[in-house]
Amino acid sequence: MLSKTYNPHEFESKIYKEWEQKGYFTPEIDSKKTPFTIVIPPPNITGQLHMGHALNNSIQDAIIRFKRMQGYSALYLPGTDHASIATEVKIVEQLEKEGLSKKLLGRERFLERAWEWKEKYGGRIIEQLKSLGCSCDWTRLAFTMDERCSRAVRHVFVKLYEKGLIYRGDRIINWCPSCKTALSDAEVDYEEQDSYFWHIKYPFKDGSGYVTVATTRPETMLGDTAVAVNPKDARYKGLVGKTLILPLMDREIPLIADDYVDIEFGTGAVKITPAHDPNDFEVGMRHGLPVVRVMNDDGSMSERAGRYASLDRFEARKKVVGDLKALGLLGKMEPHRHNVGQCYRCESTVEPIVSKQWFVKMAPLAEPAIKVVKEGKIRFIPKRFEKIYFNWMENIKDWCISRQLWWGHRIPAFYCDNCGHTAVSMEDLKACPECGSANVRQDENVLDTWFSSALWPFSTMGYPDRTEDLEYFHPTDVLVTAYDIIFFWVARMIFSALEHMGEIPFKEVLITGLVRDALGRKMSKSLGNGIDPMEVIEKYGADTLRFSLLNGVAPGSDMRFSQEKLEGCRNFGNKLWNAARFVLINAEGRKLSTIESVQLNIADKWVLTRLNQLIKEATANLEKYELGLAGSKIYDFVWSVFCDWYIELAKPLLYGDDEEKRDSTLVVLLHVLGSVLKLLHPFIPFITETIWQSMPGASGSIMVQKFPEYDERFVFEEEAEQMGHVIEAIRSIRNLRAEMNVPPSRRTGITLVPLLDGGAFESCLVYVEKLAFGTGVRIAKREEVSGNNVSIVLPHCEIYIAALELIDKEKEIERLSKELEEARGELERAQGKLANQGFIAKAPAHLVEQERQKREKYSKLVEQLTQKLEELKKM
RNA sequence: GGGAGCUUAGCUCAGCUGGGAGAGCAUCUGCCUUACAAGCAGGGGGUCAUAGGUUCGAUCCCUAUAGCUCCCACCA
Repeated sequence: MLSKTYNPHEFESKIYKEWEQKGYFTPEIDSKKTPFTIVIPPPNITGQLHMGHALNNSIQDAIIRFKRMQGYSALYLPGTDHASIATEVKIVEQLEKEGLSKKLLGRERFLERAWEWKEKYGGRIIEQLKSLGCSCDWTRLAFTMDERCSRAVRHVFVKLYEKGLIYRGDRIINWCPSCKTALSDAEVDYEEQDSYFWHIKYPFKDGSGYVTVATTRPETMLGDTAVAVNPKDARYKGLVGKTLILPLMDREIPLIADDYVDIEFGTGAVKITPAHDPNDFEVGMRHGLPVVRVMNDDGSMSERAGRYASLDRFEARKKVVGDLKALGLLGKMEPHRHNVGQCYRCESTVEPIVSKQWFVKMAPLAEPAIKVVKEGKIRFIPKRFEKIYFNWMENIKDWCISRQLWWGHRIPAFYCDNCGHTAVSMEDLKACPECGSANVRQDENVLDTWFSSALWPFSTMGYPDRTEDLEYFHPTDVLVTAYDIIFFWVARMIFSALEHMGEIPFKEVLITGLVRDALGRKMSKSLGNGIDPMEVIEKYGADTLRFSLLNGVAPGSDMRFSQEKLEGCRNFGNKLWNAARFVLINAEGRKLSTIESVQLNIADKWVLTRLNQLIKEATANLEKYELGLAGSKIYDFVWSVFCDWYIELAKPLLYGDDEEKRDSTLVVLLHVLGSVLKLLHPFIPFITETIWQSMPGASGSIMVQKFPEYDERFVFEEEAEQMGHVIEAIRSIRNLRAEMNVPPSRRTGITLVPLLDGGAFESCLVYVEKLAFGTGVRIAKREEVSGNNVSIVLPHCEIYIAALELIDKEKEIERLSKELEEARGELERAQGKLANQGFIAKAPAHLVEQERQKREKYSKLVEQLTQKLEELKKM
């Protein structure tokens, strides 16, 4: 039997272990079943579970549990990501604390440390996913750097290289001087910063004056190899081709003309620094300018920067500006707000720097990736994210994939120091395939961590081998991820799967929003406003956390997370727990028949009808991944329909002495409870499992039960409607009593005068008595009602409540007049609509019919109320 | 510069293809009614941002405007 209060800690971890031991998470490869696959977005091994993970994984788990119960062979494939740069940064920090460094340690020992780290911390997030309840198949647990994934990575690299889609070359890349590695464009965040536009005068060699340029990065002038103006710019007519002296460096540089320069902007003259600006690099290529790199990898100035060498870049900036000023070559300093690129890992300002790196040629890969989304083979939910995807894919530049790091997949390129040959190979090379020299060395760099993530859906299933898993579970069904990694990951998985697998990696992409704090701010370490999901689990349990993230939340939009929300969800768990306890206490020790064989009363038929409506709607929502809608519908049913009404309706029968009625009521209670548990299981797996196992006759885990299906045998439209009328009557009596301040302890005589078929009311007297605090509730004809009564007029029933004291006649008249007025309003509304020819002609027939019925109903009501008022006034 | 989203009750947000605006929290009133005070019953509270348009009918579709948020680009 369930304990008296809902305490998730009593059962959550125990239940999880049971599931795992029984092997429920591992799907069968069964040709008779339809597979359904979700691959987890692999969390970083450095990471701890944060709210974003909690949200994503709750959604994935809810979907996979739903599908599993529906009979799919459902695979939720878990794994972790080595997170090359993020992990390396952490290990370097750790080393620093010990007075060590990468250099001191060397590559091999550093990698040992990294693997140690992985062993130590990589499992932490797995445990956290387990406490969240994720039903991942841990027998298939993958890691981006395990043997299987690494082989896929190497295979893909070799394949793309051989196809000419991977190349190595000198390009401007984003350089992080703190992480000391190249970054891809996607790895740079831009932040607006206040700075200046420094105007600098570049004198002509012949002493005939100056050209003034403007820059936001004055220190890069040390690497200038030209100044450019627009060929159409009249101001510089005749000057193009002349020689300038680069201040501070005293180098001669040409004044050139290039269309790239905007006449309108700044002074119309641009300093050209091919080594440190992507646009300048292009200009330099066009004009054959030398490339002078004046900055080192660590952000200090290089030897090419002359006397500024070895100064930090920001120091150098100050000094350059100061020196120019001293020389009288500094013009105005305009305050200027502009975007500065930052490393997405360490937030240092990145530098565009020319560097030899490996790239993936994107154009040929992007094209089919655009096509599959355009053709609807992959659908984004919500759809608007497709635009973001297209925008990125259509403007994509080549992807810089080499990183000057050690932790990651080392690039399988081998250079021969003897003949200069470059070989890319599946096997490590000991000799040059060209000249046979043993003087070969492997490229020092590793691959962008996203290069391996891009292969995740199929590398985890054994690609390049044609494994059983791949055949059965790929393509996966739905990918669930936040919108901020569409570029990093989703896009890259799409083109990778198309290229290597020849098929899409998933059919749908469900985009989630971000979890924000109660004030709507992004949760971040620096703000310290993050809510730790593990703390929430400790305090409220995993079910509460899950439900707070799933219930009522719309896909793609951010949500605010608050304590209040948690409490509300915890209360729901408590409500469910207690409702179950009520049912189970009453059912204890009884032999019960089945739902098919009992005599159903009107209340039973009502609740079963409502249940089936719910099943239909919630299932439809879940099929469309509208978890938020499904959740709140079920919530509503459990609380308002099942608890507030059906359980209350059941009480008089449970406590009565008709055995048969008691049993049938219990059967229905158990049936509805069981159905509701199954409907809720994808959302709140632990509590539903715990209750399920306490149910009489429950066999096995709720995980392996069939998800409820709409069952026509238990839909009774007519009775449900009639019961609705009874409920309406009870409500209005309670309402009236409350208005008149009659406490529940004061029971009153109630006479019902049904206006149409009274059958339903007759069988419901016991409900009215119990729920409307009546005594001697009876059915009568209107003529038979006498005495001092307050009356309620409803479309289907008149109700007379014996007054306990003298009625205030004036007040009563006022109340009825108000009701009459309302009824008249409704009547007019319906009449108005029906008088509208356009409505009659064009509105769907059932709506017209609906208005007709309304007109009928309210004209009757008006009649009755008028009559009632007249009677009252005569008294 | 380009694009997207949001604006609905005091607060946080739902609202499926147009057919009478919903929830939770908060608030007010009355209740310890033998599952639950983490509760029960009842109430109040909204010109669905503004202005036009389409339609028999608009919170929903179209156009414009305002405010807020985000993404992309990166004119030195």
